[in-house]
Amino acid sequence: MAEISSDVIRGYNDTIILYLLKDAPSYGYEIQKQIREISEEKYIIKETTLYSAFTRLEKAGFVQSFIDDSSGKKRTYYQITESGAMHYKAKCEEWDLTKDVIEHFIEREE
Amino acid sequence: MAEISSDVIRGYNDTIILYLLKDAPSYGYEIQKQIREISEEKYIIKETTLYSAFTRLEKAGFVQSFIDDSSGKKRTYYQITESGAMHYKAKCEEWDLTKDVIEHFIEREE
DNA sequence: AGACATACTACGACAGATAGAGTACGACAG
DNA sequence: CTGTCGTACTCTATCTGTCGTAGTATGTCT
Repeated sequence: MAEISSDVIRGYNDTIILYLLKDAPSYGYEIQKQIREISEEKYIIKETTLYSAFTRLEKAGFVQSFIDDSSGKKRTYYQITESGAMHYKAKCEEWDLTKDVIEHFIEREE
Repeated sequence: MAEISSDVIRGYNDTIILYLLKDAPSYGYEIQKQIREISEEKYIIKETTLYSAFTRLEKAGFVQSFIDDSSGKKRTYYQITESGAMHYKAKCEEWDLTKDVIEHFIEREE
């Protein structure tokens, strides 16, 4: 990966979700809460964005879903796959590259 | 600006262009070259992306265009406006916020 | 019983990015 | 004086992630 495309800085929701599934399966509502908490309320992901990301990630084979209602509430859990984990790592490296590039064009107050 | 939307990490081409117009007017081909050089070949902006960005920026009042052919070649130059400069500053601040949020979800090898 | 939180789904629209093709002109080599 | 290369764009159509709006259904708490 020697260069980034302009579009790469768009799809980091997928990366965020994969990060949150890294250690254990989870589901929509929970993920949404975690994003809000971890970002200290700075980022609140829209429901539609989140669920459409799940669909995309599953189609791509990066997560697998299963239904569990042992908690009383019926939920669709998502579990990261091997290829999802690899994709996450690749996106992290891409992020570092992207960030470095953009930083060249950003100025800050002294 | 207390929180970012998911979409904010998408439109940084506009910011990059405004940065390059900050000190002097310039035109498409030149801007493209500068982006490639400054990013050390890591980012090569597509022509269509660039020119559609110019259109958008002009519509928004962030740049003004004028034609100059005193060099022999006819070129459309773009000049940043006051409001363009303000927009650039705002995007820089937004970037810092966005970057900080995303960094929470990125892991690196030790 | 009603309000509120949880846990989604469906549909349509938007905007930035991109592919692909085409136009036009100047410079320069053979 | 001809063809190629670099410069400097324009036009059109398509893709994709995000987002607005709405609706459904169940569990919990008062």
